[in-house]
Amino acid sequence: MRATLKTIAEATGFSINTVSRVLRNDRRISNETSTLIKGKAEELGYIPDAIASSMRKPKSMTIGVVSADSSNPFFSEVIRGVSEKAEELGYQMLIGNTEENASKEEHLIRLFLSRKVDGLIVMPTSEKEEKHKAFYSALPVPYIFAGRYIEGLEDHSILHSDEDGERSVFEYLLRNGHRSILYLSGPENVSNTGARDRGMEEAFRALGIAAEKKNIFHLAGHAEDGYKAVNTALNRGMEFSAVVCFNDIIAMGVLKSLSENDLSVPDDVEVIGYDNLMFSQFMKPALSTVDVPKHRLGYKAMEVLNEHIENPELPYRTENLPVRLVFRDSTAGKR
Amino acid sequence: MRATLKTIAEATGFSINTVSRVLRNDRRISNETSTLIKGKAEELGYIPDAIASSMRKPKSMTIGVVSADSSNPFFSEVIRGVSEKAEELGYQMLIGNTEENASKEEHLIRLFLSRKVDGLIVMPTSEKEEKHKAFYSALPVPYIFAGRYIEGLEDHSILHSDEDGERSVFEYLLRNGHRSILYLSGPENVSNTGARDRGMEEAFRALGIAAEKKNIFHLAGHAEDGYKAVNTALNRGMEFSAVVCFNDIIAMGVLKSLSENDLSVPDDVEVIGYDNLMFSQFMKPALSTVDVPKHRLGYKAMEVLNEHIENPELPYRTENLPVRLVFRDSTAGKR
DNA sequence: GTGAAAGCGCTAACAG
DNA sequence: CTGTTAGCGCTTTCAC
Repeated sequence: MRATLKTIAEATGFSINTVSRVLRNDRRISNETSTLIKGKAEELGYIPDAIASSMRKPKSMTIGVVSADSSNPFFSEVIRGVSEKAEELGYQMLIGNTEENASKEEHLIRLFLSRKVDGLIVMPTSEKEEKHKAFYSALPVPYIFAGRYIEGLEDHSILHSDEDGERSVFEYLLRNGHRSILYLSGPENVSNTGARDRGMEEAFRALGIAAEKKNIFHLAGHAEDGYKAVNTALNRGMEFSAVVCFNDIIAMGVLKSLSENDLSVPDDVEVIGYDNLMFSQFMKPALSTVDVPKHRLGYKAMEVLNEHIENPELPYRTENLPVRLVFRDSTAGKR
Repeated sequence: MRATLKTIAEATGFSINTVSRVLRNDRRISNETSTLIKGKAEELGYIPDAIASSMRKPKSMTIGVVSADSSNPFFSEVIRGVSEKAEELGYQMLIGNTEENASKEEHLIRLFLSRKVDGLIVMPTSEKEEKHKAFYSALPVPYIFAGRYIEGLEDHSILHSDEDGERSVFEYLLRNGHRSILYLSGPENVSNTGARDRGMEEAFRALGIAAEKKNIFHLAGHAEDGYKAVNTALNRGMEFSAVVCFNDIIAMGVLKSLSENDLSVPDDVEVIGYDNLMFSQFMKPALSTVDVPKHRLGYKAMEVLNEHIENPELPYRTENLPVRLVFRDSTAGKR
């Protein structure tokens, strides 16, 4: 049998209440009883029951983290940030994965709610479904979207400036004379895709260049996808002097295909990724990409979530973390 | 106010108990009341309180997962496996990271116990500390070590055959005439390091080759480490025709240094990694490595943990998942 | 300083 | 088929 407050109370002759006070370091307890009780607790291997405790306390000190795709190091990094701040603040994390499936997302959140999480950090899918939005609006706890948004609930998001990022990528390419760009964009149901597509269009507009025929593919985001997309483009006889990728993982597949097709990077084709994963600097050629502050994103999300937990009246407010185009060896133009 | 069983009971005129039964789909409840109550529950937006429920039930349906280093995709993959099986079995996961710190490991586990987890899956550090072993022996819940072991508690481990893996690497290299091998081994306080070192020695013994002067470095496991180690080795004038790496991440750093030093892989130097991360196939040259069934490891760990949760009498038993040397472009010898 | 009593939301044991 | 009672381990309120 596991030791409880009662066990200790019986063993020391004090009341359950006094034991509880001592173990919570409540004031107005004599030093003597305190050491006595603490000694006994230690001796009996007492482990406080946080579950029982949270039945009476208003907070469970648990948050739910809903990740989209655990096989992508991008999300691992974000969660690391969340984890770090959560630890600082004393929260435990319940974690689940949706694999980009909106109904799994809702299901997970229901499970978390049932476990009485104090708040949620979510990387959501399906930015536009009305039903999905309604689901979130009805949530009884604070929630923050990390790195993505849901239409109509933009306030709840901590974002990285997707428009800026992709605009800077295209501005760079357009300024350097590229006019046929293969744009391997992301899945249609995540908000980053739309945001980056807008960034691209802004670049064309800002430079007064008409986007001729568009070479756009929407991919799921795996290396395979990038590999196949380039093969397809090549087979179809598409011409392009640059490939812009939705993420670094796609870019890896792209580099592979290009290399197999004897196209030299960056001489024949320039390639730019997105996310700046740790691995990207070790690609050959080292991948130029858009650096996203992944860790900071998670850290910030947890920080803001906590503020909303502490103060439910606090109005929500989008934040946009800055991104930065990182030039490495897969690009060669004038910066 | 959140709806509870009581709220629903009052709203429908039934007792709390009846409501509870309906919502748990208990038998012997008339269809009529059942639909009535379920309807009301839906209407009130009732969310069951799993916390309160687990105060009375013997199981909390929560497990604790203690990962070692969340920045390494190896562990993400393992956790993905755990997660998949956990979901199948209906468990929620509490996750924490130790960053290879043994006291953080114990601290995390205490927190998890205090949250009444039904069991633990741990990637432990400090294989040899008596105190650490004692800590685990005293644990009041079932626990499984994934991919590593602690001396004296080997039974609790689901492993991947580290000896076999490293032996096959060295046998390959020795058979192909390599006699000066730079061996970038792992951190001294994780069990895989020792196991793989033994595998290496077995290879020398099996082939009757005396390991001349040893070129062994023990690294923490980051890409930087591999990069610096090769630079150091080169600066010291060490000669080697092959580099064996503790993991693929180290190998990335190694490839980078080699390339910068105009050493051609595999012509001048063969390089072999360990883990077979998704990225490794996209390295240039594509990395030869030892494939470890990461996902299966996690999946299996959760499966076995559940067996022990269901039946606490069940004796623990080490399992060893097979590994396989994968040849790609960073090696060139006869297989 | 310390104790007694109530109750968080739920399930289980017993009753009818 | 349904209700009553007790209690999980803890914290809170109110006493003294």
